Formats: sequence, structure tokens, C-alpha cells
Amino acid sequence: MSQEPSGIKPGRYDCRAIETRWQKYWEENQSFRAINPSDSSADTSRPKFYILDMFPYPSGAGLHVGHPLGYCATDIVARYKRMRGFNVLHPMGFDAFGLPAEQYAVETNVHPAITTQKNIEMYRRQLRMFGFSYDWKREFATSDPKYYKFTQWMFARMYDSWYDADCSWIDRDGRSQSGRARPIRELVAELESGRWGADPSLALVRDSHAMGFRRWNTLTDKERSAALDRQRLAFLDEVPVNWCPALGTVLSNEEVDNEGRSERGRHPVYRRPLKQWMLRITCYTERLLSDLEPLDWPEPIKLMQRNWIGKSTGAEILFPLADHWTIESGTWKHKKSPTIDLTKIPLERAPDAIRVYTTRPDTVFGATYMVIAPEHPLVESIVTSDQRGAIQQYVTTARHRTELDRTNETKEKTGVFTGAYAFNPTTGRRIPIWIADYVLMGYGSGAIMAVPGSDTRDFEFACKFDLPIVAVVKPSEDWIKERLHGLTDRMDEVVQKAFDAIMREVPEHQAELQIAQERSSGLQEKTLTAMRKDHRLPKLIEHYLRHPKFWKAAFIGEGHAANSPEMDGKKNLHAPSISLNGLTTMQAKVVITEWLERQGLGRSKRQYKLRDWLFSRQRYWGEPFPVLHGEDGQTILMSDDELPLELPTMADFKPTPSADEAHSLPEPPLGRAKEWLTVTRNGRKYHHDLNTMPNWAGSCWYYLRFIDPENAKQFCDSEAEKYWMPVDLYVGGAEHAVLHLLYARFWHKVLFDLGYVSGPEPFMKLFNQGKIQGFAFRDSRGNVVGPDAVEQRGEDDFVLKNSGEPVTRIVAKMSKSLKNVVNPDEIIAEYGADTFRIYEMYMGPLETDKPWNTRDVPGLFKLCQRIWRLVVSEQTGELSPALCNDPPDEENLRALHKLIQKVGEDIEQLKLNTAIAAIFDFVNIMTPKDRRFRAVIEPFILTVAPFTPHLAEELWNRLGHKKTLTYEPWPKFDPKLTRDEQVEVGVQIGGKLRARILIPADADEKATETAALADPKVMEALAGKTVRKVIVVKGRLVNIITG
RNA sequence: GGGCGAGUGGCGGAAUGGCAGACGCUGGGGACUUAAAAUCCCCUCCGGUGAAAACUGGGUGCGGGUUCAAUUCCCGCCUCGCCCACCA
Repeated sequence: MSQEPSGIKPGRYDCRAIETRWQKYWEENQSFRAINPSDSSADTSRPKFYILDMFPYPSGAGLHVGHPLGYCATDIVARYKRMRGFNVLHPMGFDAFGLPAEQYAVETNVHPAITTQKNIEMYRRQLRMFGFSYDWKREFATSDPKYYKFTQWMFARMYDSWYDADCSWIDRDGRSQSGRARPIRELVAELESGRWGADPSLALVRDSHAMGFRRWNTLTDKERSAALDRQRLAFLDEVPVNWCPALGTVLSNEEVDNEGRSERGRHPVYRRPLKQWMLRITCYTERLLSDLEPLDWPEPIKLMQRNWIGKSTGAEILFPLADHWTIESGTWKHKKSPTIDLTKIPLERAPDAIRVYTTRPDTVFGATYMVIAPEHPLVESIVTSDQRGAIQQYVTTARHRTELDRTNETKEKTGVFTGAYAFNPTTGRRIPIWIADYVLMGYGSGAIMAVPGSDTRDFEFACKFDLPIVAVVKPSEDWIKERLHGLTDRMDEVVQKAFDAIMREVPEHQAELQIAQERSSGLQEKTLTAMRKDHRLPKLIEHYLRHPKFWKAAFIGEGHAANSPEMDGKKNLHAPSISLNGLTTMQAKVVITEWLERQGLGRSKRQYKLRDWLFSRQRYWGEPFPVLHGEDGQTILMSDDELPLELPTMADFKPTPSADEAHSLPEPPLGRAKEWLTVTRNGRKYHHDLNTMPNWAGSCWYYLRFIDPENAKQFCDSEAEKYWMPVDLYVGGAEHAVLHLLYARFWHKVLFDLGYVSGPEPFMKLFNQGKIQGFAFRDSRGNVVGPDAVEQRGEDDFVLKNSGEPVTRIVAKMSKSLKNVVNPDEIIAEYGADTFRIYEMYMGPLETDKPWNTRDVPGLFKLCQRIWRLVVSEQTGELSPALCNDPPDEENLRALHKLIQKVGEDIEQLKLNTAIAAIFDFVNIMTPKDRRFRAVIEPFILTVAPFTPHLAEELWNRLGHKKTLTYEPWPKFDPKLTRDEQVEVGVQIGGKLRARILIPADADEKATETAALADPKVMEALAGKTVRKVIVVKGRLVNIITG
């Protein structure tokens, strides 16, 4: 802003002084203290409103202008809700554990506890500058032992629980649900009662009399504890992880780039199996899906969660290995154990067979080969001696590439034949088994039936390795047409061959086709039209069914089944009774699945992409696991009163890099804390777990801790939890659409099942704010440069400073390298927090991405000044002489009541940009007036208070009110005063605007029409024409249709 | 490759079937002032006619459609952004 000569205007709007004063006042008076129901001062008649921001990660860079976007919005809502009489919980804290903090510490060589503390102080100072109405008494950091004591406690509860999938229960809405977590001691009690059994692999079943199962009391202690460990919600498992020897840690998939290198440092990353803590989130897939439905979340976010969970339905199908099975008169016989009856044993217990999952069981007749993942356990046992060398080489290369790496290679399929064969259970044919890395071990069973006629990937693979392709679904006419279009450059060849093929079958059409071909241009359209007309398109479809390879693509859509085995004339040795021909895909799925089920060869199955949550990291800066490992390999839980298990203070907290790339093992930093590590208990030696929890752990339940942050006995008082939960509005970035929000929902459901929280979902309404971007410039070669390298010549004329080359302005991410990062401190220092708040809210809709433009900020500063001048005389510093106590006139009242209505409605919908536009409108009306009514100005001050709280408090105070306006009731509006008495209505003739008329607001349609037709301009325009129809939209417009 | 979202003046955006461009920025003009700043007022989508008031044509990425009426709904295409990505 301009440098005003000091002292000239004693009453000028001094934003910094005002803001400092009120921030101090609010703190001293604890103005935003949220009251828990147990507190004696609690007014339980008030409705509650829990409004939460996604708490920040206190990085070394400090707060940038993107953070406050959501915080300003929630603060406005929080302040508004207080004025509407709600008891508002609006807290803030810090997500302080995790990799970025540790990485920053490594880079600066300062202990993460110290850098984290410093960063938190910086963040807290910055956040306070905005005047957010947080209850700061509730602030905490997730890295505080007082907090992570309960993170560990919750982990212990998961370790101590199992998921009872068969448990039925009634939820709060009276719906019956099935499946819930239960304490593991309840399982033990049931096991001891003898109703349960265990199979030799220690899987538990409810029926202890089932064949091949053992009673609990016949198991050894070791077997019992192994069986229980397999049931826990938190369990240790050997899983393939991304191991980066150079960084000395495993990395999450998100931390590995497309080339299989670490995001930080670009070191090679290897896939290797490691024993890790896992959380059994997969038990909750169905509930995570169905409970999502009623939540008031943005649809795209719900969709992302659904896609992430990735539910699909299909069937599991058994493919017997040709070396081990024969078919005798329609019955499968195992060569070595002929007594095995597939119809009597569960699918997963059938020996020497490959189980696959497919979403298209209707295409099983078209399965002409199989593919298993390189890591599949069967590879070793089925590979033939002459293929062994090639297979081993392939498996080794595949292992060295990460999963991400593999999945990115979409261009060229690779694979090797194992030498082994399996039977297609529906055709009875021997089909080859290949290994290929396009099949992933982590999904389904790690094996597929390949149906190249109905799957693009299988099609590509079959083409490359010349495997047979059978089309088993009739494509639609549209698809055939599309294929011909899609092959434009080869059009003549394709059509020619297709016609040749058809002609061999139907020579009587030859003459017509020749004519069609002679017209070389427009051949496709004309030919196709002709073909459709006299039924030749169906001929092309038949051609496709016979020669799918020729069409260069698989038909992956739905249609009618075709080519069931009987069609090719050969006798089906196994399934003479089943044919799917003519059935729709939907019907065929049902028929074939039922058939397979009867044969003991398959069953319907639901499948999910979601995998169990890998919950350990070989890092220092995280929550230690509250467990002890014994020398005998037994793991025991620490008791609750031993928590928190604090992180040892270590001078050297850095991960251990390793030079030996392929064979090295992670050495977590905690492994070097020798004293901390070993514990003796009852004369036996134990050691702590060397891993720590991932940074998601702390954010899974922080919203519960805000409710009762000081509680040392419980994570949160249950009465208080019942009062405040669920969160009514949760605002944060869309980058957490999946991981954090899914993990937190899962965690909350576990707590709910175990009875620690009162509802199944934590966040009722979610809102994603957009990102704030910066301006950058692109030159003719496509290079992007920052604003500091560019000079502005004219309105939209930018050139490079050094070369004068013209560049175009673009919107880009704010980044250090482009030097287009805006520091909120500087903006506040110059214009104040109130201006900053309304600038960010006025930029555009809260949910969209939008560029920061400092040039626009003074406009909002001017709004603050103009509001100031409505009340205060800049000359004197006294109240403006224009203020008067007279009863206001109707014009003023109308402006006020319209404003109150608009602002209130907009805040409820988070449309804060248009609310501020309405404030501009009101100020534009008031500014020129030489008489301002207190009865209008005072409610106006309350209306803007959520947006510019410091300014509003100061003016409220100067108007003679002694207390903060925080709890002043939100002004009421009179609906009668929000509507104008007269409205302007547009008059269209034939859809074109010809006139505007002023009519009473309550004029009915007839009166509106009469008024419109009586308007001189309208009459002139209608001269000589007949009015055929008049459409009246009440209060908006009239459209006259002439004949 | 798939999914989702977006595309409106010089810029940020408003209007989600009913007068396109509210409101702000930028730019221009005026008042006040010795002057400047600040403030206040007016104009500012593009084109044509006009001294002016005004009149008039076009216009919401492109091409179609539905409708009395489309930025808004439907179909196809283009561009950008985000998410997922061989998920059988």
C-alpha cells in the first residue's frame, strides 16, 4: 500500500494494530474455548458443531498460502456457527511424525525432535497471525509421548483382536450388519469350548467336526499361538516390499518413481520379501464401501475410495494340471489319489490345480492358455526340465523390477512357457501354462486363465507368442463398424479380406460388393450401410467369430455367448451338457458359475484390489511398536500401564545405507539403540521391535484426541466422545482422498467394533479445497520459467528479461524452482490478516484450483478500509458523523436484510466468494450515503465478523459494545424485506431480448403478460405479427412467440 | 490406456434451463486538490450505425441435438487438470 505520511489521519484503518489487539484479547479471555459436556459451565441445550481442518505437517519451509485456504473457510464457518448458537469445537494440532520430518532432520543434521519442535513453533506463530478461532488449549503434536501412548494402545487393541466375519449385529439405525472385530480372548473362550477346530495349516473353522480338522485342545501351545496370530487384526507377515539399500529403508509404492528408483536420491529399489507388521484392513472392505454411501462427501472422492477398494465380482475356476489329472467319462480323476472327489472338497484344497479368478467366467471356453505370475509358488514345481533355464532367468529379472516398474511397461508383453499344461475344465483341452509379469502376484490368486478373444492383454500376448485365439462373445455391430473405422490405413486390405472371406460363404453377393469397392472414397460408410441393410453386418460378425486374430483386437464388451465347444464339431470329452451359446453375458456368467460349482470346479467370488496395510517402516521418527520379541520367536504385547514406549533418544538417528544391493537387509536405526532394545522380564530376554509405525498412524485418530486432549487415562472420555462425534465438517486437500481418509475410517471402525467410540464413521461431511497455484511463463520451446525472469510489456504481453523473447503466461504449481511461492507472512505484514482471509476466500470457489495474484489483494484491503470508514472518521478517529440513531429507511433495511440472507445461505454452502461479493454490494450502497443508521450498520458488522473478525471486533467495540461479538446472535432477516417491491423483467420476442419492463414483484403471470404486451417497444416489435404463444416465468422474464 | 473434473471479457470469477459477464482486479474518464497520493463518481465482452442518447449483429472451447428458451441438459470431438494405471 501507499506510504501514508504518519499522523495525518489519526483515524485510519491500522490493520496490524487492530489485529494484534484482538488476538491478544481473544487469548486472554479464552474467547474460543470449547466446552465439554462434563464441564460445569457447559450449556448442553446448545447443539454441537465439530469443524475440523486436516492438521498440517510442520515442514521446514513453513506455512505457505495454500494452507490457510481451508483454514480460513473453516474459521468463517466456525465463527458463524457460534453466532448461530452452536457449541463449536474447532481445534488445531500437528502431524509431526514421519518421513519428511526425518528427511529434513537428516538434511540439516539436526535431531528430528528439535527440528519438529522448531517447525511447530513457527507454524503456531503463523497460524495465530490469521486470527483463527481455534481452541488452542486443545493443541497437540502426534509425536508427543502423551499422544502416541494411545496410538500404541490402539495398535495393541488391534493386535488383541480378531475379525469375526460371521458375527451378526444391529447398528444404530436398526440395520442388521455382519462381521465385526472382537477381542481375541472371546475367540480363545470359544475355542476352548470345543466348538471350533483348526486345520493342519492352523486356519480356524467354526465346525470342529469337519473332516481333517483338529480340536483346539489337541493343539500344542505353539500351534495355538500360531493359530491365534493368524487371526489378529495386527499381525506379522512376510510380504514383498520396496527395499532401497542406499537409503537403508523400505519405501512405500508412493515413494518409488516410475523407473523403479527412490523418489529421494533416485537410488535403485528392489522387491524383496520382508517380515512386516500388517493391519487387516481387507476385512473391512464391504463395510468401508457400504458405509461410504450415506456420507456427505464429494462424489469424486467417494468414487476414488471405491476404485481404490476395487471391488469386482466374478468366479474362481479350477484348472487341473495335465500331469496329475485325467478325465474319465466326464469325471476328474487324480492320478495318484483317485479317491479325491472335487465336488466334496473346498476349492482351495484341491491338489495339483491352478485356481484363477476371473470377472468373465462366461468366457472360460475361450481360455486357450494360462499365465501365472513369476513369483507364483507353483512355478518351481511345474516347470519342465527343458524350460527351467529360461524360466529361472525370467523370474530373476522380474524380481529385480518393482511392481510399479512392471505395471508401467504397457507396450510390450514378455513371458516364458513353463512346459506344463493344464486342462480347461469346460472344454477338456490341454492348454499351455506360461509365466509373464503382466500377471501380478498381489491380486487374485496370481494366476489367470487367458482368454485372448475377450481380453486386450491376453490378446496382445497371444499375438506375440502365437497362441490360439477363440472368440466366445459375439461382438456388437457397432464394435465391428468401429474396428473397420479404427483400421483406416489398412482399410482396403481389411475390407478386402473380410469380403473375400464372406464371399466364399455367400458368393451371390459378389457383384454388389465389387461395385462398393470400386467407389474407393467413402467405402466404409457406404459399404457398411449397404451391409447393414441386407444383413451382411452379421456376416462380418460371423467372420470375426471364426477369425478373431484377423480383426487385430479382442472384443472385451458384453454380448451374446458363442463358440461353446459343441460348435466346433469336436466332441467335448467333459461337458457335453453345457452350452452357453446365445446367452447374454450376464446370463452366461450365472449359468457357467452354477455349472462349475456343481462340478466342484469353481464358485462365484468377490475380489478386491485393496490389500492389507503394510504398517512398519525402518525409520527412526515414528511410533515404536508396543511389543516384545522373545528369543524363541514369540511376540508378546506390552501391558497398557507400560505405555508409552518412548522412542530412545539417539544422536545417530539416520537410516543405514547399504552397499550390497541385492542381498542386504534393512538395519533400522532403532537397532543401534542397544540399551533401549533389550528387556529382561521374568528372567527371559526380549527385544523391542526395530520398526516404527508409518506417518499415517497418528492422523488416524487425532480428531478423537481433540475432544479430550489432556486425558492421561483414556484416549478420550467416552461421554465427551458421544457428545462431539462425529466431525460435522472436515475440510482438507483432495490429496488425502484415499490413504488418510480410508485408513482413518478403518481405524475408527475397529474402535467402534471394540466399543471405544459410539459411531461407525468419523467424518460426516467432507469438503476438499482446491490448490493455490502460481503464475509462470512458457516460451516457444515449451520451457517454463518463473515470474522473476519475465518482464511485462503490455496488457497481455510478456517477454524474457534477458533475451526479449515473448512468453505466454500460464498457471503452474507454486514451487521453489520457479520462485513463484508466496509467503503469507509478507502479505499479512503489508495488508493484515483480515485482508488475507477475504482475499483467499474471494479468489473463486473454494473447491477449485486457482492462481494466486498479489495484484488483486489491494482490492480486498480497500474493502476493509471502506468498511472501516462506514463507522470511523479517518480525520478524527471518532465515530463517523454520518452515523445516526434514527430509525432506518426502507431502502437501507432492504439492503441489510438481503445481505444477511445471502451471506448466511452462502456460508452454509461454503460459497464464500459470492458472500464477499454481496458484502461488496452492500458497502457500495452504503459508501455514498451521508446518513448511516446504527440499526443497519451494527447488524452489518456482525454479518462481516466471520470474514474479517479483527476489524469487526474493533468496530463493534467502538460502537460501544464492551464484549467480544463472538457470541452475539447472528442477525435475523425479514423475508418481506429481502424481496424488492418492483422487479425488472426481460421481455423476449422469439427468444431475443427486446425490452425490459418494471412490474410489481407479486404480479401474477396474467398481469406480467399484459404489462409486457403493453410495453411500447414490444408493441412496436410486434407490429404486423400475430402472437402465437406467451411464456411467462414469474418475476424473471416473458417470451413472446410469434406465428 | 481407463476414470473423474474443468474450459465464460485483458485477468480471477458470477449466473446451473429463464435478461450472459454479478463482484473484484486491470485500463480509461471525471470530481476534489496548488499538485500528487488517498477518496468519491462514471465507463470498460467484441463488431456495426450514430455527435449523443440509442439502435443493431455476434458471443460462454469446437460440431450437432432437445427446448418457446441452453454457459446450464443430451451426443460426438478438441484442449487442460487431477486420480488410477497390465487389478484378470
